[in-house]
Amino acid sequence: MTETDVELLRERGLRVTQGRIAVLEVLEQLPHADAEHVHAALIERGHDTSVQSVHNVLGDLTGAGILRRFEPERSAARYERRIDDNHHHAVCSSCGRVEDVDCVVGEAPCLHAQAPAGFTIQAANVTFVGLCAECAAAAAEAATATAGATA
Amino acid sequence: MTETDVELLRERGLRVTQGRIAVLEVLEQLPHADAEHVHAALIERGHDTSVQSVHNVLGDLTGAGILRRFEPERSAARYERRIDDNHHHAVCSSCGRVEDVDCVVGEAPCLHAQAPAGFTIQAANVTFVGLCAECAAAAAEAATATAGATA
DNA sequence: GTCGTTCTTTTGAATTATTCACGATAACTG
DNA sequence: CAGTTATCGTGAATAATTCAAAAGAACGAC
Repeated sequence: MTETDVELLRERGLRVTQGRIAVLEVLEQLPHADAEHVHAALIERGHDTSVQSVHNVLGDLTGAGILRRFEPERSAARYERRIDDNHHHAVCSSCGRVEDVDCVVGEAPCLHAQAPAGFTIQAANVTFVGLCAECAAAAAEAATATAGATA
Repeated sequence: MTETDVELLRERGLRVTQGRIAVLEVLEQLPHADAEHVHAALIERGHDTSVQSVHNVLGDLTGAGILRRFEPERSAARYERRIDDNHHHAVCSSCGRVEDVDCVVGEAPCLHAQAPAGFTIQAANVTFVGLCAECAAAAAEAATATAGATA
């Protein structure tokens, strides 16, 4: 995996540094981590670095097209490695968990929308908001518990 | 218009205050304003208030379902009055302008996506990123100018 | 109309995520 | 191996937003 990452960086004209490799490895395991989580994961693995440096690396990799950055509402920016396919995200409104949603439509989802006159669409960001399985179950349980208490 | 706004507030159980009415009027004219712009517009109209209070009002109105809040990437949160229909947004990556995009699909756009197991979708946020007509024209002009210079 | 309760606003500070600046360090080139 | 330059680390700075407590305004009751 690391060898591939090295090539990936070289391809984009970026220097291969320990920090960048480490960030890429972390994002392999934490697919939707924000800067703080990446930083924490790096510390855990013995990489002594700062949050600012993590932002720096994430910014560089995003700029180079290696990472994709997206910002769920009311939460910090998150980063992920899947950039080639255009998949979407489902954000749990209760616990904040982010899951991937593969686009049902071919490769350019919803790009045939009725854009304003002259507007050139380059990309579409689709985010679904809802309840993940666990939170939905918890909510249902809470509802029945309340109903039972008031009955 | 103001009478309607008054009723709107009452319906949602919110007290009718000058500030809230004023914010609603501003958003009638500036459909995708952020807190700072709303504040500036209020000052211009002689309403003496603070940015924090504007945030407060916007938060209350959003919580009451009168306003819709959305956050284009890398920009402050914006607010709009259109909440009943589920339209989308086109954000110009060059100038940051936001325009409305009416959904081509019926009422629930892309809601039939392949959600993760157990995930209950409540809403879909679709944002198109691209170049607005003006910025596209400017970019094209710059390109030809450069080509001419180097030729 | 007046009174009192409760919701809103105000003011100021605090928080969070991110960016900037610059000296120190490490990676690539020849 | 030495030189050049991208990158990292440290610290401060910025921007948007939230929080907390006291002052003020809106609504309902009388």
